Amino acid sequence: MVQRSRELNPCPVSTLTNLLSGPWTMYILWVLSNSGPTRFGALKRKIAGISTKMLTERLRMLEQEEILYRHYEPTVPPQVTYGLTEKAKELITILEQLDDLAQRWYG
Amino acid sequence: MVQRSRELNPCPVSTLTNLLSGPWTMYILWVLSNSGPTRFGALKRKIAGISTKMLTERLRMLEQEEILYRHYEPTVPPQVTYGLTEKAKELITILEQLDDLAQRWYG
DNA sequence: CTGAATCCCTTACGATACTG
DNA sequence: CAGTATCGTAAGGGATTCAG
Repeated sequence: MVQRSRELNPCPVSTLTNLLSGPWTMYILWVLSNSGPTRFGALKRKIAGISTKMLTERLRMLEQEEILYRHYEPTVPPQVTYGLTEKAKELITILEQLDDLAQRWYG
Repeated sequence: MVQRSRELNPCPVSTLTNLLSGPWTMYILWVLSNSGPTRFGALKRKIAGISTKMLTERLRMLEQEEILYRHYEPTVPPQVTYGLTEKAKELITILEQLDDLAQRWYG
C-alpha cells in the first residue's frame, strides 16, 4: 500500500505521507541534507545496510516528486549526483522539528 | 523493517520515523486529532479500509509510545476509547505543517 | 560507477472465524 | 463491542548477476 497512486487517493496529506512512509525515505533526505549533493556510491555507503535496489527505487520516487534532482555526468565511468531541490528544503525544515522532538523523547 | 526496536537502533530520529512510517499510523493520529477521543468501532469506520488487526496493532504501538491513551470502560458491552496524549499534540503540530505543505504541493 | 533484471524467500497484511 | 487467533496470499525487499 505504500505505493498508492495520487489518482486513487486524492487526499494531499496521504499523498505526502505515503511518499515519506517508504522505508529509508526520510533517512535518505536526512543524509542529503547533511552531506549536500552526493554521488550514488557515496550515498549507498552512508546509508549502511540499504540494498542497491532499494536505494535506486527510493531515489527514483523522490526524483519524480521533484524532491531531489539527478545529475548525470557522462564520463567514463559515469558520475551521477543526487541533491535536494528547493521543494525538499521545505520538507527538511519540518523533518528538523521531528528531529528535535525525537531528541527530547528518546535522546 | 518497520518494526526495528529502540535497542537495535539507537538513533532517536530513526526511532520516531520508524514509528510513524507504519501504515495508517499518521492517518490514525490525524483522525484522532480532528475527532477527539473516539471509540474503537467509530475509529474503524472513520478509517475506511483498515482491518481490525491493523487498527489494533497500530493502536497498541502508539499506546506503548504514550502517544495515545486507551480508556477501558467495563460496561456491557464494554466501551474502549482512544485519545491523544499531550505527547501526541507536539507531534500533531508538526503533522499540521506537513498538511500545509501537502496542500500547496498537491492540493 | 551506476544501475537494471532475476530469483527467491520472508513477512506483512487482509479475510475470516471465534471469544469475553 | 472490542478485540484475539489462525490461515493463506501477495508482495516487499535482499542477494546476486549482468550491462552500458
